[in-house]
Amino acid sequence: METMDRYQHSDVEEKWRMAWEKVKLDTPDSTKAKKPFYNLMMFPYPSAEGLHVGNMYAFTGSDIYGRFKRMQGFDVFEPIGLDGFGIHSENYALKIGRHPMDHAAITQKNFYNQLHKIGSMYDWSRTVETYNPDYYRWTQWLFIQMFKHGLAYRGKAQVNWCPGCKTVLADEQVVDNSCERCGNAVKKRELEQWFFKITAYAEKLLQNSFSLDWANKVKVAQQAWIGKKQGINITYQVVDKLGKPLDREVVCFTTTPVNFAATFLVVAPEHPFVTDLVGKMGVGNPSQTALDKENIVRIGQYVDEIKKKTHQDRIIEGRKKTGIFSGLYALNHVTGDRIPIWISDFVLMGVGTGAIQACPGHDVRDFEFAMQFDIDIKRVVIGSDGDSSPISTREQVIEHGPGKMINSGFLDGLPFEEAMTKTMDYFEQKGWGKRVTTYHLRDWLISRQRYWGPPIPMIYCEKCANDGNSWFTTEESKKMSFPRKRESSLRAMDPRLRGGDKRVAGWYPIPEDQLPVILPRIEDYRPGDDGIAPLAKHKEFYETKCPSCGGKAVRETDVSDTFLDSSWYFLRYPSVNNVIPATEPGSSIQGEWTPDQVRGDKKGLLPWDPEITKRWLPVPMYTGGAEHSVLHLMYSRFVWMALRDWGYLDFSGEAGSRFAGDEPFTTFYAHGLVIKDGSKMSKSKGNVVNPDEYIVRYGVDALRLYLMFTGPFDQGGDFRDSAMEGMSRWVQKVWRMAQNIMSKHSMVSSATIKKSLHIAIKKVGEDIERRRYNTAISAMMELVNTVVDEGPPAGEAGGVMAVEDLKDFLKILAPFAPYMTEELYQMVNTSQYTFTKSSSIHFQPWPAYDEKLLVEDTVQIVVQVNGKLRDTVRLKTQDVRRKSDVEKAVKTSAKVAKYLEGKTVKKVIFVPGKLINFVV
RNA sequence: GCCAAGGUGGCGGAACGGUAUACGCGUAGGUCUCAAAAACCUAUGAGGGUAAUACCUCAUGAGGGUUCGAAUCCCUCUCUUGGCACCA
Repeated sequence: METMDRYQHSDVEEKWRMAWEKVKLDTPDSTKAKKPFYNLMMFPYPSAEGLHVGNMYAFTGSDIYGRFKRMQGFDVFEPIGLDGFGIHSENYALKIGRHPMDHAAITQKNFYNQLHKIGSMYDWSRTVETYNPDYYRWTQWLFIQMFKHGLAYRGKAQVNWCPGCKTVLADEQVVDNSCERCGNAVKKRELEQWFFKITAYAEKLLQNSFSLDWANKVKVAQQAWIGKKQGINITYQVVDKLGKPLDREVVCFTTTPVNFAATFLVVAPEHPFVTDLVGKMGVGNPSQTALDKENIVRIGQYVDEIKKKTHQDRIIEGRKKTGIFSGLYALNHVTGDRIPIWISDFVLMGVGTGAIQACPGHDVRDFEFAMQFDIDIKRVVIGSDGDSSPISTREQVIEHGPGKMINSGFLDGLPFEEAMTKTMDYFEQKGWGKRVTTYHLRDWLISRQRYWGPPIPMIYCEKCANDGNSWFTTEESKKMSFPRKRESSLRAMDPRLRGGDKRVAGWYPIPEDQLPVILPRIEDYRPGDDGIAPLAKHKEFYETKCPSCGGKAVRETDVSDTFLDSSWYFLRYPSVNNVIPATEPGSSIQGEWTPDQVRGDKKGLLPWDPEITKRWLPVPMYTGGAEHSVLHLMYSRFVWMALRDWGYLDFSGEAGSRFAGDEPFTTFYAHGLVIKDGSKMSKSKGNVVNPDEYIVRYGVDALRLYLMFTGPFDQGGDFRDSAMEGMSRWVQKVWRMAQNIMSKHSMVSSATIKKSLHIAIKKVGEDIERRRYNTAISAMMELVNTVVDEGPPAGEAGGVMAVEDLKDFLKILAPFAPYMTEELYQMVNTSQYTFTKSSSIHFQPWPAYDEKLLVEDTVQIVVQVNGKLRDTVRLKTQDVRRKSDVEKAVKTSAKVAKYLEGKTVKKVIFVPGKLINFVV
C-alpha cells in the first residue's frame, strides 16, 4: 500500500521551505502586531568550521519555544544575523590568507545556507550583519554618543596585551591570564586607549541583577564580576626610623579594620610611594638622611625585577612571598606603634588603593609574609574554638566569622563583626579614615589595534589639544544636556582614571551626518607587534581636517571591540527595514560604500524606529550561552542603561514590564552544551559534528528531535550516532501511524487513546514552558506507543485514533518537527486547496486539554506497611477519597493481611487517591 | 581557597517527599523472509529463590539525621563540571 511508504524528508523539507517563504510565514508585522513576542537567540559569529550541531542544538531549543508561543497566539519575531566583525573572524582569515572582506562574504553565504535548513522560523527579511556599513554606521554612532555624554575617554593605562592577537584586550577577555581567543599569555603594556565608563553603572548593574529573571549562574557571575566591597580607606602618616614625620602619607583600603593587629604596611611595587622613594626621597635629598643609598638601589632593583615578570610568572612561582623593606615607617593610630612599610608584589596596584595595612594574625597572606620576613604577629580575635594562644600556624589565622575581640583597647569583648563597624565609625570620627565602596568591575577597554572592526569615529587635532580645546569646548557640546549626574567620586577611585579631564583634549567625533567612517579595503591588514593599527599606515585614511579649527588633523586608526557590535544588535533587528533600506547581502562588504549610499533613511536620527522598539522591546525571552556572562550580557545591559538615560529609549507607560524598560532582557535562559565523546565540541578536540550530513540522511525534524531528546535543555546533551538512528525510527513510526489513521477515517478515538492524547497535550505544553524538551518528547512517544499498541497486530501499525485527534497530536509535535507535521497536517486537511499562512499548522492554536479526560475511572492505590510497598490495589475513583473506605478495601488483600497479621496498627497514613500506609 | 550546579541501570536520562529506573539507546531471543534490510513481538538494575509462577533482599557518590515514608529535605565528607581568585 502506498501510504505505508517511508517519510521522504528531503522532498518535504524543500517543498515547505518554499511554500512558507512564499506566504511570509515567519515575518510578523513589526508595526501592527497585537501580541508581539520577541524570541531572541544570541546571534552566532560565523566560525570557520561552519555551523555545528552545538549551534544547532541551541538554536533549535530557542526555536521550539518561539514556535510554541506563536501557536499560543503571539506574533513571534525570531531574527537571525551574524556577529562577523572582530578578532575571531579576522584571525581565521589571516590563517588561511584570505582578505577578511572576502572571507566574510563566503562565510555569510555558507552560514546562511546552513541556517536556512535547520528548521528555525527565522525572519529572513530582517537580518543583521555587524560588518555591514549600514549596521556599523550605528555602532560608530553609539561610540559618539558615549563620547558626547562623557562615558568615553582616553586613558593611559597598564592594559592587557595579547602577543598572539597583537592587540589589547578588555579585562573580561582575559581568562586565566591568557587571551580567551588564542590562549597566549597576556602581557601588561602601557598604552593610551579608549575606555567606556561602565563603572558609572556598577551599582545599577548590581542592584537590578538581584531581581532579574535570569539563569542563576549568570547572575551570580555578574555579581561576582562587579565585585562590590564596602570598607574604609585609612590614611597613614609616614615617619623615618627615628620617628620623625615626613611629608608623605599612605592610604590603605580594608574591609576588616583589625587595626590593633596591624603590625606593618605593604605597598605595591607600582605604587607612587615607591616611585617617589626611588626617584626623589633617596640619594641627594638632605632631609632624608635616614635612607641610605644602598637600600634605595636595592629597592629599585626589586621593582625592576617585578616589572619584568608577567602576571603568569608570578602565579607559576606560587604563593611564595617576596618583598623588600622600604626603610620607612607608618604610625599605627590605635597602638601608637611605629610599623614598617614593606614593598611586595603580592599587593596589586589595581586593587583597592594599592596599599594594605597588614594584620598577620587575621589574614592568611599577611601571615605568610610575616613568617617569611619575621615580623610581629598579634592576635586580637578569639574564634569559636576558644584558642587564645599566640598565632603561629596558618590554621590559627582568623579572617572572619564569629569571634570576640581581645588586646584591642576599647573594643575588647565585642563580637568581631560589631567591632569592625565600631572601628570604622571611630576612624571616621577621628578623621583618620573614610568609608568607601569599591568595585572589581573596571572600565571597558574599547580600542583594538586591528583591522576587522568599525573604525573608531574620532578625530584628533594637535593644535586644538595644545590650545586646550576639544569637542567639549564647542557650542554643540554646551547645548547638550546631561540628564545623568557624573559620578566623579567613582572616577577618582580608579587609578586608571587619574589625570583629570585633559584626557579628551584635541578630540572631536566625526560629525554624525558624515557617518559611517567606512573601513577601507587595504591589503596590509595584518596587525603589527608594535601596537600600531593597520589603518595607521594609510595616510589616505587618517589624514583629515579638524572639524573645529579646520586645520590638519588625524583620524583615530584603532577599531572598536567586537563586543560593542553585539551590545545593541537586538535593538536593530525589529527596525532593520524601517529605518534604512535593506542592503543586498554581501554587496555591502566590498569596501566600496560611500556614506551617501547608506544614509538613505528618512528620519536619520536613530538606528531604530521608536514606535517599533517600544512595541517589541525589552526582549521577553533571550536564549544563549552562559559563557557570555560577564561579556556580552554585561555590556548590553550597560549600553541599554546608558541609551535610556540619554533619552534614546522610551518605555514610558508600559504596564506589566518588570523593569519598565530598565533592562534589555527581562528573561535570559542559558542553554547547555553538546558533548561528544566526553568533551565539549571544538575543533581542537576534533569532535565537531556538522549537521548537514545528518540532515541529508535523517531529515531536519529527526535531528531536531534527537538533539532535544538528549537531555534537559539547560544541561546540554551527549551526541551519539546510534541514538540518532533511534529517533529516525520514531519519526518513521509517527509517519506510518498517521498514514494508517488517515486511511481509516475514524471519527472517534478509543477512550484510552483519547486520554493519552490529553495527557500528552498537557505535558508537552507544560514541558515546553519550562524547557524540558526531552520529557515533552517522551510524552509524545508514549502517546504513539499507546496508539500503535491498540492497533491491529501483524505489522499493520496504527490504532483507532480519530482524524481530529491526530491533528491535535500533530500540533503539539509541530514545534519540534515543523516539516513532517506540516506535510501530514495538510494531507489530513484535504479540503484546503491553496496554502495560506492561516492554514499552516504553525498558525493553529495550541490544543487545549480536557481536565475531565485526565481523571481515571479507577485509581491504583499504593499500599505500604511501615513505608514499604506491599501491594497495589485498583479502586474506583469515587472510592478513594475517604480514608475509611480505602482502609477497608485494602484490608481484603491477602498480601497486606500477611504483613498485618499478628501486629497492632499504630497509625494509618492516608494520601487521598494515592497511598495508604500502615504503621505497625 | 571562595561561589554555583551536579553524581540515579551497560549508555543518554525520568521521577524532585509517596509504586525508583519513565522514554530512548544498546544487548539477547523470537516472528516475517530463499536470504537480508525494514518492521513487529518478548526479555533486560543487582542478588537470592522456584519445576514454573509466586515471592524475598539490596541498590539513586559515601556516612549520618529528619519523617509513617527520602534519589528528593537537613548536616558532614567525597568526586565531577563551570565561574572567580595573592580582591586586602
